[in-house]
Amino acid sequence: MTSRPRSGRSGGERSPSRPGPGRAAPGRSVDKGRTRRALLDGALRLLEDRSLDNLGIREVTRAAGVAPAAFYRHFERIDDLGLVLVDEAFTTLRQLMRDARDDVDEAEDMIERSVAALVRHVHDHRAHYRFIAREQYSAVPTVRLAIRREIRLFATELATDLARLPVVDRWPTPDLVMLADLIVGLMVETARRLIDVIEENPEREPEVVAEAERRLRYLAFGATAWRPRP
Amino acid sequence: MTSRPRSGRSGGERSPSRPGPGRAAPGRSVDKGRTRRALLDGALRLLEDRSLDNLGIREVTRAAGVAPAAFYRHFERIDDLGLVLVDEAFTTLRQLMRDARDDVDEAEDMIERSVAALVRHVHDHRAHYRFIAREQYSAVPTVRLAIRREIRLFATELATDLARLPVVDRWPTPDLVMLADLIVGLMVETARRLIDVIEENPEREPEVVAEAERRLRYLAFGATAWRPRP
DNA sequence: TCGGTTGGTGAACAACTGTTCACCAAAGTA
DNA sequence: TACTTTGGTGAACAGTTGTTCACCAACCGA
Repeated sequence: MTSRPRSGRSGGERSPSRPGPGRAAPGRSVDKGRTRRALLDGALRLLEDRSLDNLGIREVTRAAGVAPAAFYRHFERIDDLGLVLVDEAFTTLRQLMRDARDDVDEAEDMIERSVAALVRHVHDHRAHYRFIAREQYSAVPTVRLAIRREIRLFATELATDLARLPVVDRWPTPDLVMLADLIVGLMVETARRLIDVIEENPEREPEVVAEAERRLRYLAFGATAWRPRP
Repeated sequence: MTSRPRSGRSGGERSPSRPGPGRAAPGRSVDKGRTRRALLDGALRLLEDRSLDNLGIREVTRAAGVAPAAFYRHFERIDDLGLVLVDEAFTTLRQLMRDARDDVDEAEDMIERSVAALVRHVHDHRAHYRFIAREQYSAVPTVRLAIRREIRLFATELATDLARLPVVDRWPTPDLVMLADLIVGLMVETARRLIDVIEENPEREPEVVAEAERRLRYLAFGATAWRPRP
C-alpha cells in the first residue's frame, strides 16, 4: 500500500443511478428537498464510524450521490449539517418523552416502561443516537454545546415531571434537578450501552436492560432515604 | 479564502530551533526517547481541539518539530500513539487511587477527600483527562475499547474497596459492582465538567465540586435504603 | 578500530481535500 | 409569454495527506 486518504473509501465512483457523463437528462432533479435529505442521510451513515470533525464535505456528497458543490446549496459548513442532525435527534426524543408522560402509573411500573420506551427508541433511531453519543464530547464546539444544551433542557423537563410523584413532590427545586440529572445521565449511559450491545452482542441486550432498571431502582430507593437541603 | 486543510494550522513552518535547511549539525540528536516524548506531547496538545481519528501523522510530527518519517520509528499507526496515551492516563489515575485508598476514615469525610483528590488530579493532568473524556466514545475502535476496559477495571477495583465499608460490606458482589459503576460514572462525568469549567468559567469550579459531592452523598444515602438482591 | 543497529533526515509519490466558478435546466412569478 | 430564482453540474485551484525510500550520523558492543 502506497497511499491512503484520511480514512477508508478510496474509490472514486459517483452513484449507480446517474445517466451519463455529460449534462444530459438530469430528469428527476429538484423534487423539493431531496438532495438535502440525501446529504443528511449520507452523513449519518458515514458518522457510524467517523467523527464529525473528520467528516469531509466531499465524502458526504459522494455518499449522497451528488456533486461536491451541491453541498453549499444547503449548508455553509459541516457544522451546520451537524446541528440539523442534533435537532432531528432531540425532536424525536422529545416526542418519546411526551408519549411516556401521558401514562404514568405506579413507580415500579414506570421504571420498566421508561426503559422499554428508551430501548424501542434506540432501536428505531440508532444512527441518530450513536451520533449524539459520540458528539456529546465532540471536538466541534458548536455541536457539543448544542447537545449539552438539549440534554440540560431535557433534564429540567424531567424535573417538572418528577415533581408530580409522591415522596419527591415536596423537595426543593435544586434537589429535584439533581435527581433529574442523575436519571438523564443514566439514560444516556444506557443508550450508549444499548448501541454497543446491539452491534456487538445482540443476545446480551436483556442484561443491559435489566441493569438499567436496577440502577434506576437504586436511584428511586435513594429518594426515600435522602433528606433534602441539608 | 480559497483553500484550507482539514482544519487549522496551514503554515508550513517547521520549528524555530532547527539549524538549517541542509543536514548540517543536528548536534543534540538521539537523547534516548526524546522524540517519542515530543510526539506524544505534540499529539496531546493537538488533541485539545481535535479528535483522534482526525489527527494526522504529519500534524503530529510538525507539532513535535520532527520529520514526518520519524513517526514510523516509534509507532505503526496513529492508534498506537493513542493507546500509549490511554495507558499513561490510567497509570496516573491508578496512582491517585492507591494514594486515596491508604487513608479512609469516616464516610462523609471520604467523599470530600475523594472529590478533592479528583479535582487536583484533573488540574494536574488536564490534557490526558480531556483526551480520555473525548475518546471514551471514540470513532477509533481500539482506543475506545482500551478506555472502556480500563474504566471497567477501575470500577471492579473500587468495588473491592467498597467492600470494606460499613453497610455495604454484606452486599453480594453484583450489587457492589453496580454501586461502584454508578460512582465511577459519576466521577467520569465530574471530570468532564471540571475540564469544561476550568476552561470556560474557572470561578464556578466550586459549584461543580459541591454538586459532585452532593451526588455522591445521594448515592451513599441510597445504600442505606437499598435492599440487595431482590 | 570496526561493523551493526538505532533514530533521525528530505524528497518524492499519487491521492484526496475544501472551495470557487461559469454554466444551465427546471420551477415559480409577472 | 418572458424573467428570476432555485438547485443542480463538472472543471479547476492550490494545498495537504500517508507512506516509502535511500541516505547518514551517532551510539553500541566486540
